[in-house]
Amino acid sequence: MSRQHAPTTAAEFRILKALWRTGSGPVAEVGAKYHELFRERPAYTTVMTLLGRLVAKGLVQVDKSREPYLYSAAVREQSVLGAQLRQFVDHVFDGNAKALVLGLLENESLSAKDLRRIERKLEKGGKR
Amino acid sequence: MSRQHAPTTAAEFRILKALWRTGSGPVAEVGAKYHELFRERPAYTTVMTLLGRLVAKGLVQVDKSREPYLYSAAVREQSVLGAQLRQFVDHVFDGNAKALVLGLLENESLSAKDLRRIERKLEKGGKR
DNA sequence: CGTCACCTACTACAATCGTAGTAATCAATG
DNA sequence: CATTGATTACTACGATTGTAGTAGGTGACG
Repeated sequence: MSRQHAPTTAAEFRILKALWRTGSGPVAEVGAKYHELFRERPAYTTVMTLLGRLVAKGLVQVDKSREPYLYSAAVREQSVLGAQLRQFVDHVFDGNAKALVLGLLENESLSAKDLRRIERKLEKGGKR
Repeated sequence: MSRQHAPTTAAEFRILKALWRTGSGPVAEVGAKYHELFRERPAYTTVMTLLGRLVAKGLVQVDKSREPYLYSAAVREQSVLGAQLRQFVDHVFDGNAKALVLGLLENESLSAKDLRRIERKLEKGGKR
């Protein structure tokens, strides 16, 4: 199933997000999307550096057949989010996902209504 | 409500966990609990350094009235977990807690049965 | 009382991170 | 063609992180 991803730092992760939203594009475009998403303008070269590090980790692909190079994500968002999630549950909640959900409710990040909506969705699409 | 906590690094967070489990104790005891929890023996001085950094951030208290000093958490576990959770939801799932829960289900970190159990709990204690 | 064990304070140090500058190249433009 | 603007490659650099060593004090023990 989902590959083992190298861990990403916070800054790298934001770049990845911009890239997922972009689909595929040159540095400048990723930078623009980054700005749109995070209301912040990292220098062109900063975006390059981060993209480079992500390429080194295998999370981003670059097409050098023509200039400017085209960057695109090499991993699906689903997959990376899943990995981060798993990590988080393990390290912060000792693997106890129920406690995590309770935490969300307490936080009011999640409402009882949301829970019910999820349940309903499960019933319908209930495979596996 | 819950205070704004300084962010903790991974290593600091593990120490905090050991401290929560310990309740209160000298460096050696925290180290022992750490070993019990994480199957790893950081050097005595490493534990000290981390405790020191946590004290600097206000997350840990130290009673210096007698030796050896007694360390104890200055923040409740609930509170820190809540903060970490909020951060995570925001930065990784763009604040969309429902998506996070779906992710847990996909991961099989959480089962439909778990969800139902949570629902039931909510109904009973169902305030606010 | 000299020595040992334990404890704390201070210092170290390589790796990683976040952020970016500079040099070199290439292509278009006046 | 010389200049300028875009683009990539290489380098930098202070801050933070993870991990730990060393020095110095203090009490217990032989």
